Amino acid sequence: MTQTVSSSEARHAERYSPGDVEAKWRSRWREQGIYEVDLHDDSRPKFYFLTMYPYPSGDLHVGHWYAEAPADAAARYRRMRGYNVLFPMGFDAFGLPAENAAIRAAREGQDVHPATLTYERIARMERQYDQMGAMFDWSKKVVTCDPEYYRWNQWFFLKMYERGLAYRKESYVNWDPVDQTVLANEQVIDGRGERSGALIERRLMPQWHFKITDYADELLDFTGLDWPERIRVMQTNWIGRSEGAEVVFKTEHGDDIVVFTTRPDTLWGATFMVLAPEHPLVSKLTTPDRAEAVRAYVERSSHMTELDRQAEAREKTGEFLGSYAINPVNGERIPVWIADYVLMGYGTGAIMAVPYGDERDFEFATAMGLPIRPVVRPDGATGPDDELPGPWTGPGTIVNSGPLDGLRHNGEKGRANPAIAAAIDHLESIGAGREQVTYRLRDWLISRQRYWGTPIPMLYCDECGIVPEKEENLPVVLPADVAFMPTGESPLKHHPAFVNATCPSCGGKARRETDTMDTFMDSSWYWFRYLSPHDDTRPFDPELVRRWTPVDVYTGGVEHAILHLLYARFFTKVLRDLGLVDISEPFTMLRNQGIILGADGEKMSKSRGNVVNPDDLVAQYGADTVRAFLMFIGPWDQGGPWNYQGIEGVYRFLHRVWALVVDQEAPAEPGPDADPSAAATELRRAVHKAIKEVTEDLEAFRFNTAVSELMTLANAMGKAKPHREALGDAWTEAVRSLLLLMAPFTPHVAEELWERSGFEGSVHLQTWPAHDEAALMAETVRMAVQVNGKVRGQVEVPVDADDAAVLAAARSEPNVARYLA
RNA sequence: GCGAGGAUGGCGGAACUGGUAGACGCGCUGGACUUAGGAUCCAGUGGCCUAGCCGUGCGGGUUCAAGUCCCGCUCCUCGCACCA
Repeated sequence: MTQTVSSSEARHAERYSPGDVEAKWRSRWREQGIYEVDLHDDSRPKFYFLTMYPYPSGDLHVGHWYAEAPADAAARYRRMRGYNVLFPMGFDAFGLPAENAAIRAAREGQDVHPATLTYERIARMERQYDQMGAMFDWSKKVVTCDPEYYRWNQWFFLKMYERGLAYRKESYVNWDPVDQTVLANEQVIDGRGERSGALIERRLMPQWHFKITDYADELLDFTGLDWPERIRVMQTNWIGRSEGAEVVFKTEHGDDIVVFTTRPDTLWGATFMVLAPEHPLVSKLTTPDRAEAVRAYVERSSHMTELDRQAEAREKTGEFLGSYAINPVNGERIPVWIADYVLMGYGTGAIMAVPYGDERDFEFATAMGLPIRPVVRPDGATGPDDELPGPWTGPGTIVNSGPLDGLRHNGEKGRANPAIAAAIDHLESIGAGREQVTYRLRDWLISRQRYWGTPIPMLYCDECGIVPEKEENLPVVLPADVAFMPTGESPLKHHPAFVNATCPSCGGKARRETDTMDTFMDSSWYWFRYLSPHDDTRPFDPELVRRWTPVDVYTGGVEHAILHLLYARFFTKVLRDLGLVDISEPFTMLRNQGIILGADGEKMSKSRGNVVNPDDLVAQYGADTVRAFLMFIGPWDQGGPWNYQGIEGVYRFLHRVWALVVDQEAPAEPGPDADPSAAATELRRAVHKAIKEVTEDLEAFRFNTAVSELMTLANAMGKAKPHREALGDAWTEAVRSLLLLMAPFTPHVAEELWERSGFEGSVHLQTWPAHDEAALMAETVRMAVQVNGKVRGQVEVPVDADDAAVLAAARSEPNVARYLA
């Protein structure tokens, strides 16, 4: 790494010195409170610019800068456009890392409390954020581990419980053996815990859930939202809506097996049934001679992790239960099997197997020697109906299917498909099924067996059962004095004073729920709280919510595509149905930044030693350079590897601008052929082109090209500078425009140069410049030049040039001249 | 396997509705100023058998004109993945 230029700065007192400039303006802005937003000011239109609040990990890393500096530039731009901009910041302060740190410390005999640790880290990060020069309005700060915040989590929980949207249910859940807690489906990636990376186990436990599935259809609707396509696709896939039918198969034991299928038209090809190993009917339907084999299979699959199951994908295993079910459409007696390729968590946990029409069923039938019956004739297929090869999942004509024979399966889903529509009608007429829609989405499991989260405000009373805490008793405060040991149970469970409580209903003895809420609960409504962060009578001020929400622009990482962004949408709809807000979607526009990688192209991590520390960079180059460089490095949504050398270019650019504006030395003598009026026109053109381009780039979140436009303008001004005396107002106008355009990107140096140039007020409170189309367009026009019918070059001529002038210009173009000769 | 996005100089990347590549920056080369320069400034910088030709992953096509449109491939990245 190079060292600072302090030695040369000493000689040239007027050189750009970011350290001095930035410290000076940060303290002045703070004194003036220029970033404090008056939420009641309705003299200007509002603009709510939100960027995802961070987890207080302790130190700001370059990824935070990459996420937030461009967002700050975009927010500053909106403010200069005349909006009253709210750009708040807070901390997602509950969560496992702090608790795990406390546990580690406890093992070493030290006493570190997650709260102490978290508040220390928040203070440190706030100081680091200050360095960035962002226009965050810290007076609206939200810290989710404050009881004044999480009491409202509890309050919402009670409201949702009243409405049946929060419920307790025993089911198979994802158990993370490292973090010692259950996780939501959304937090399990490839069979591993999203945070810990541990292989997830399945456990049957009673847990609290939110009924997000009630909103599945509404969550599929993105109408009116300006969100990236890929996020919408990811959410749509996650919700996984399937249209089809529910079909009831009677068994010889009197129990019905209910299945879901998207292909009821292939019902006549169902030659066996398969239940998930966990299916409740398995033991009832197992005959004594099959009991041992079935028990062994169930046992084996219960020990398998999700990953094991995936590793064995395609290799079909299973056992025959010994009993049979009746196919309702043809009365056929078909065997019932269990196999782990059928998942308890989807549909009804049971399927009708149509080996001809489904690749998985086909593999299973082949492996087990079960019959395969063709039911769809592909277009152009030859040979008798009974000898069609299969599997065939595409369009064709229905065969071997009684009343459906001859109908068309056109490849469409649901009733849009004539064969499926007919099959559903037939099922309904014989009373064996009905149309049905199934979702992949499961209810949101919110219980966590951990300490550092919001206590779930429920109690268990021997007399009354499950009882909600009374509203007036909120918040249920997290006790400070607990032992931090990973026991697989919440540490709260071992805190008698917390557990033992009185029943809010009968006044008798009751036990408090000791699980805490998923921290995604905290982030599901925090943007409402920024509007009235300290209101202790209600979660938010409805008047301000009406005025300020939805959020106009939300920025953050793609990693939250499903988790946070889906929950936030769900929660907003719940709040709407509770009558607390009147919007259905929280974030009108969403933009994602990419991930900034280490110089080696790998994800930054301490173990790889490729972590870039923003504090060091700021010390060396100043915050303005770091900000502008992160924006310049490439398309924001793309991220990319860190390049140490590139930052020098941005640093030089700021030095050049400084010299351009501050340097009072007599400009170099203009050359003898200098034409001041042409220079002024040229400069004016450069200024207005820059205004136009930077404006468009900021609207479109193209920060990289915006910064390059600033450089281009500075270069043009460098060329014009020798004529400065002659340029007069044009020069002053250029300086003024350049500083206005730079203000969102490099706020400190823009402010300093604004002051040094003698312009009034703060550059950040000025109106964004508008470009003059005439200055851009009227001067010249590009024309293609054809010679003998072939285009041979391009010339740039004044728009009012006559034919002779155009011809002369064409002749002077070297390439064209060659062809004319 | 399915879905989405991408492939442009030594590098990061520009290029609006097809308009005659490589903006901007890094790096590199030369020069100026210097005791020195890894500081600063100026100039140059796609390639080549340099009257000119060839160049945007590969192969075709449409067009006066293709990085941009069409057809067929290869590779990369990111999602999803036994979802019935």
